[in-house]
Amino acid sequence: MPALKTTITALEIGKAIAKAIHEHKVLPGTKLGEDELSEIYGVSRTLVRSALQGLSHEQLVDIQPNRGAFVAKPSLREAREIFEARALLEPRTARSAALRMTKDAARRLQTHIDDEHEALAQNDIGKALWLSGVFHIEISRLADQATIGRFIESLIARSSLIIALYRKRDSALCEKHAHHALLEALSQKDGARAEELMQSHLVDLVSALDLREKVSNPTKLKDVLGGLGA
Amino acid sequence: MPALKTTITALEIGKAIAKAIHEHKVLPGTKLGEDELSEIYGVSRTLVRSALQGLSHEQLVDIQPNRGAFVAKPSLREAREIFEARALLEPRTARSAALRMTKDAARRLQTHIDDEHEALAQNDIGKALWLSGVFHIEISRLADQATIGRFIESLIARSSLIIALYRKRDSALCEKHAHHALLEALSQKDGARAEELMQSHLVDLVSALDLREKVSNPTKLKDVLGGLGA
DNA sequence: AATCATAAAATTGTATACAATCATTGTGGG
DNA sequence: CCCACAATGATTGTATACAATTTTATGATT
Repeated sequence: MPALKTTITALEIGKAIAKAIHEHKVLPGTKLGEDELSEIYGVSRTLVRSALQGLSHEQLVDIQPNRGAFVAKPSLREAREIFEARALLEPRTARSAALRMTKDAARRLQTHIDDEHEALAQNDIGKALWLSGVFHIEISRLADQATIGRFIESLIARSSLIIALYRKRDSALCEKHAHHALLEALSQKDGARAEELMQSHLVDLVSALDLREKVSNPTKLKDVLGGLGA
Repeated sequence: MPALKTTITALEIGKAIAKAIHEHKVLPGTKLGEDELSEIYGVSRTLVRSALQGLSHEQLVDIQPNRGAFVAKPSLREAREIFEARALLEPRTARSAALRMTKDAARRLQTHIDDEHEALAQNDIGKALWLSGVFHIEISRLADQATIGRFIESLIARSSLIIALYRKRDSALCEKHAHHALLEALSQKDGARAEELMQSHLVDLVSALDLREKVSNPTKLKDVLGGLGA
């Protein structure tokens, strides 16, 4: 058997936390205490802090001085910006990906889609969400543009926060066939179509969100809660 | 008088190092020793490490396990990718900036250009390089898209590494009037023209670089150096 | 002289200890 | 009863100590 890995790196801790966030196992606003995490991963606070700082750089967690790290809560404005940025980057990237498509990549993406359906069938929303994000990331990887790929990766991670915060009730997460159609276009190396499909897919994603201005205002809490029974 | 600030944060250290990199005061490949830096900034290695990890995340420094941090040396491929990404993001951002332009912003950019010319006149290439980058960043800020703005900021920082590594000899850094023309278009809220100008400006920047494949290959060193006098 | 092995020094990686700050609870006065 | 304020506890911020690794120096051997 292969040697057991006994060490754990800050990067791995960060990935683990990022995945939990992506899967909505921890929700925006959740406090990520250092002692708590060092207990969980069996390391000192040093590594935990390093991991949290990394996540903070990706804006997945918000570090408030002397108060600690919290799962980030993107504002409405940030939410809009993030999907605007995705709309700018991803369609073009999908086009590039189509041109570089290989049989092997197609097979990989297909099993990925299967996993996604499987997760949905089992009602494992978190896993489905995660897989859906990874699907987009895989495509950006195919485009062979590491720099833009990293941007996209970071946008997708933050998108999961936005979905947690602003998803319309009863809205579908991801139409079952959207990714399938995308794969179809990619497999046929039809860049133009892949670009179109990605664009409309992103529009669909946004349309499942409620990004209107919030009505509630903390100062007016009394107005909302006032006048009970009496 | 205002209270003297006595503390120094990891972020400030990172900014200071980033500026030095941007100004070509430290060149790609330079070792950034932790003890050395903690001596310089009068803090423990803890903060220095935090700063270096932040810079590593921006890919300005390359942290090699158990070996330390070095100023990053972007490969040719990375160099091309970075300018492709800039070509994708910056023209569009300039267009947005034009639409949101204010008198105040125009004044700010003008003094910025003056500073740039001043630095060039004094042959302070490093400062000019820094100011030139900040000019681009200021424009992206005007576009009021923090997310894309951060991407651009990171691309510009890395661009300074690329210039250090791949600049053609005798090539001008930045045509004197390029930024001026850009400001002109912005001031007139001429988005289309700002977009065009930014695009061609970036093309000019790339044309001052030598991004062809390197001929030398370490394994064939003998072939190149073989057959001396004898 | 060049090369390899070994030992010493220097540097990074991680954990722990201490200091500073914030949150909470409890107490006294209004 | 409510608010201000102080003490306590918990948590984060920074520095230091120790362990692990790499680099450099040294010397023996071919």
